[in-house]
Amino acid sequence: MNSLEEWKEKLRAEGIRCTKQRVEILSVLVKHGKPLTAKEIYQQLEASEVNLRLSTIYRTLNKLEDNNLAKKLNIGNEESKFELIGAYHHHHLICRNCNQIIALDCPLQEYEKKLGTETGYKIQEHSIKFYGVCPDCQDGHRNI
Amino acid sequence: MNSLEEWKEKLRAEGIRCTKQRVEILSVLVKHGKPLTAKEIYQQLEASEVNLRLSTIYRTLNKLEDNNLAKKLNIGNEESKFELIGAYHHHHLICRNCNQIIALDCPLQEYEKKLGTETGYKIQEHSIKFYGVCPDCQDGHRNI
DNA sequence: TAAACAGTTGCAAATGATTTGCAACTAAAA
DNA sequence: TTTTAGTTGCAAATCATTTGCAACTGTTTA
Repeated sequence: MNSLEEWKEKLRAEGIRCTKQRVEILSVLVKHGKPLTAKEIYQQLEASEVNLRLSTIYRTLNKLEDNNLAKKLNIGNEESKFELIGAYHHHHLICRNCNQIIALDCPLQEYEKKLGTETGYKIQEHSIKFYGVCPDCQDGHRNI
Repeated sequence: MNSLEEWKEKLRAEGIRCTKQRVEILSVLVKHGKPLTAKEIYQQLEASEVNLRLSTIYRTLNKLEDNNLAKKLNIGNEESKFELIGAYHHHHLICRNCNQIIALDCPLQEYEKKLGTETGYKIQEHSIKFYGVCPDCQDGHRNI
């Protein structure tokens, strides 16, 4: 499930053309199964026979985001990472040393409802990020 | 409490010089009591007799952040907002239409401890952001 | 299956927030 | 007041991301 084929279907369902470039970009995201920066995707594709520009990657990611197929994560201040929007709503635990990212179940479903009621806001979305140092990095595998 | 004078004390305590420019920047942040972008601070100070550059504002904000006196919020993709770190740990509810920001008490203190134990991460920090449309904007005061 | 069209890409240049180098200042210590 | 390390002004540099436009290419339609 959530194979490349399924993502292609999703594009078609949204009326987004399945170009070579887009399929390549999707395949990198599917293969890695974690948030990546545009540049990381670019580097992954440099070896491939499909040549594409960074601007194409940005355009694709933005289009996926516009159609709710991908999500941009604003982590710290460096480049944004993008991830495909899969089946389940989740959050992130990020290692500040090695940038590893762990997905977390959402602990705030109920809270969000309550908050909407209390504030009168029409809440559309939320994100939670935990930052810290992962066990590997604590072990001094790298300097912190 | 948390007056400008107190912030000046905090600077001195950290060994950060109280220059005219820094005091002006602090006073804008204190006065508004909410996260502001560097540019917003700049605009607030254009009228003042102390002339300063945007680069000075960024340098000041970065220094405050380095000393844990201010915090940079990465909201969406536009410019970052900065807020002084006050007494209490809180989170944000942001209106996507008018950018109003409401502070929220933290609902995840316990969860964070548990998460640290379960994952082995040394968790340093977390942030929660809710996005939606505030009551005013829902009322059609502005087009959404 | 080929023509037609709208959506895409390449490319290079533009943008816009943020940072930086360096010489001229200035707060704080002596 | 002198001294000095830390700051600021200013202009230029960075760096991620976006954009204009002409040349392509999926998708649809005949």
